[in-house]
Amino acid sequence: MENNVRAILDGLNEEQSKAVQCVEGPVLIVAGAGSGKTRVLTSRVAYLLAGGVDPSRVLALTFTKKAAGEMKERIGLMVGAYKARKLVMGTFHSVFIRFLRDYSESLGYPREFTIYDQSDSVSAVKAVVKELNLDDSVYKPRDVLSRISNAKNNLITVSAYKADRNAIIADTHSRRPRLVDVYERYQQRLKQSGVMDFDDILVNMNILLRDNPQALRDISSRFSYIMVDEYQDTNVAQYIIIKKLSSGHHNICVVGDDSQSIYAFRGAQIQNILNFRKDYPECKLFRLERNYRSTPTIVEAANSVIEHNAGRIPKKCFADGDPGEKLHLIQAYTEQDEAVEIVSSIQKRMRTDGAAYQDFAILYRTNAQSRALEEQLRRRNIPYIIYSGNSFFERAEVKDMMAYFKLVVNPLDDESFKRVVNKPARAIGDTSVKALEQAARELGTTLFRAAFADGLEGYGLRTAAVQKIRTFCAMIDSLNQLVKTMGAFDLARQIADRSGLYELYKSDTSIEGMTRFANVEELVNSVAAFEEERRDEAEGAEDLFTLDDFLENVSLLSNVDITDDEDTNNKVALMTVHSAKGLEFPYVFVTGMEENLFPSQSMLLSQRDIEEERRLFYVAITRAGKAVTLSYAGTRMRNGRHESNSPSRFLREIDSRYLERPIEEENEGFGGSRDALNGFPLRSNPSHRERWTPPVHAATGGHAHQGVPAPSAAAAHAPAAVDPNFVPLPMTEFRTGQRIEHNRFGFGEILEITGKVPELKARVRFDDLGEKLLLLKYAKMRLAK
DNA sequence: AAAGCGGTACTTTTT
DNA sequence: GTACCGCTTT
Repeated sequence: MENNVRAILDGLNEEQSKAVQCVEGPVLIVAGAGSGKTRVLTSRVAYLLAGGVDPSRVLALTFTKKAAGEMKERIGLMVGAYKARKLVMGTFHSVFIRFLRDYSESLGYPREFTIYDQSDSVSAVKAVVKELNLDDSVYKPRDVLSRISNAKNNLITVSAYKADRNAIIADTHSRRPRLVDVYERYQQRLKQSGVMDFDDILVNMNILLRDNPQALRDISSRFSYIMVDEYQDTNVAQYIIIKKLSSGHHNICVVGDDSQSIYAFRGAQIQNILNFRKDYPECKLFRLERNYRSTPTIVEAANSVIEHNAGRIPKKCFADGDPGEKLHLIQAYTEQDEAVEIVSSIQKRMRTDGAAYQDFAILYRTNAQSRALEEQLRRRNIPYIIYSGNSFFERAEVKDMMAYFKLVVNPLDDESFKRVVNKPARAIGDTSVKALEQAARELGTTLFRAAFADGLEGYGLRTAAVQKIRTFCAMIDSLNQLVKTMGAFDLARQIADRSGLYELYKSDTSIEGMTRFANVEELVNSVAAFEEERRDEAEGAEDLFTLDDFLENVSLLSNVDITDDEDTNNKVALMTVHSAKGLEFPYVFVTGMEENLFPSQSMLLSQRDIEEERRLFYVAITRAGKAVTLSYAGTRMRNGRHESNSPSRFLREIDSRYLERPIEEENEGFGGSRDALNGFPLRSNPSHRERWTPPVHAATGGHAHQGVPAPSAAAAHAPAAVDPNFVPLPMTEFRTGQRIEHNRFGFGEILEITGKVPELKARVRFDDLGEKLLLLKYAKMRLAK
């Protein structure tokens, strides 16, 4: 035992070690970026267990599955997988769902309630807005949902909302006085469908703990120690749950960094961490200030930025060793130039430092900024991966299959019902669905139930249509009978088969169709993988892992969870700063350092918002281990317009001692003689210039050379002569057998050229996408080098 | 039911 | 610039 403990504490610094051993009473661990937070958390759990605590009495809450999984694994290595598995460790949502299932009936939900994801919720709001005859250009479903979500995060139920004068006044001011009605009806519909949205999980958990004293006792008495990761990102609903669950013993340990609170727009309350000491005056505070990730220069630069924020928990992060490189700065004319310079910088770094692709991350404030970067990375054949919203689970075909899964598990789910009732085509058209919806509304029930009501003809449904709908429902119902008796994978296959979806996608032999089919297959295979994984965990216990388990698991996954190691292997990572939180890379580029972009335009309004943007910038810088490069462009295309913005105020907030060179103070917008400013010429990449210089024969005619932007800033504004009959020269240069590179489709080989100028077409076999017929007039492609 | 249009809107998004 | 939605067209 003594040995165990020594092994656990071995290698921890003094503060870490103290935090690990302080297990009784409230504890606040303020963990700076790269300070070994995960190590402390895992060691602390291991320490608890080494002290004889039953692992099932430890509750540890995180925000992502990935974080929970990593911690569990590391604890497993320390104390053995058997013990680690008994820990109640997971995301807020996944842990609370399990509690809610046990008490679902007392809350008015079926035990098999399912979860609506964001897009389900938006569709449901959209349906309600329509139902209430409101204008969806005023009651924009996304905005309305975000208001509802905001209310829920603050535990404002429909009745509380109605009583909330401020909320009602705010809605009236934004000319949406009936927002509360949408909220009410939306809530009714979800409940009727046996569905919770993400926020409901937290709201209902609160309702349960408030209204059901037995549940409160049962649940809170199961745990003696509670730990919460990323505490700065908790919202009001989470805060109260945590408080209630720990009220019996006060063994509550929260870990976080107020400087990294960046989710206020989703209801996160930085006050939660700032006020922890007021909530628990007897609390012990530990500051993890030693940074093991970054160079002293990076740490100091980050400090100098965050010091501009008021209202922080005092702490002074530091790092030892070689100070390291100063922060680099790229000043570019346009976002294309910015991208070019970043890419060359990556290539240079790979040569000089022997770095690999996966050592680099390119961060930006908004997803739209990835485009120019992608183009340059492709052009130079640099492998990259974008962490973004368009994930596997957002593809239409995957959503279709998922909707079938959801509907089979919960036939009352109206959104899933509508999505798949006529997919594949069953001659149940819009008119029939509309009529069924009308019937359901008047009967106060769901589509599935309404389908079996008498007198549907009265709603304008023909007997034949009713028949078809019922046949569909009967199929869903018979599959539903299998949910509890059949393994997830077998049932998934049956659903794919009997729904006709498999056949639908299989029969499409176009390139896109084949991709879609592959995605559907992949989803079904992932059910198999899930079952296997669960079986491994159960270590031979003959449990049945069913489709509802799978759904619950998958509906609570995030992008980061989905991206697997193979995808990230040896690739440059592109992502928003938000997505980068919690990650680290040796070399980090923070792009688009311009006013109105970073900080974002809409965040310039209030002090509170600007501080959140500053924390975001802090997060960006502190991702880096060895070097940070900041970049901005004098002009960039935004929303179809060229925009010029001055360099970000955040650049000036960095203590100049840590900057490679000063920031240009002035900016007259694009077009001025920038080179003369402060004597700091804009860097321009020579190879880039060369590349873009138009060939002489094209330039002499006074014609624009297709696809070739003018070489310099001055020329970029010179209007090009427009001749509708002019055929750009490069087009005619293509020959059969040539290797080409297309902007969107990547590399390929020309198999055949057909048609006459200017309607020349090329049949191209792309390496990744197979054959496509391209009209040369429009195709953005060039010869591959 | 797909394709073709015109109008619109466009921060971030751990669950 | 473009992606997406909803409407009209074939």
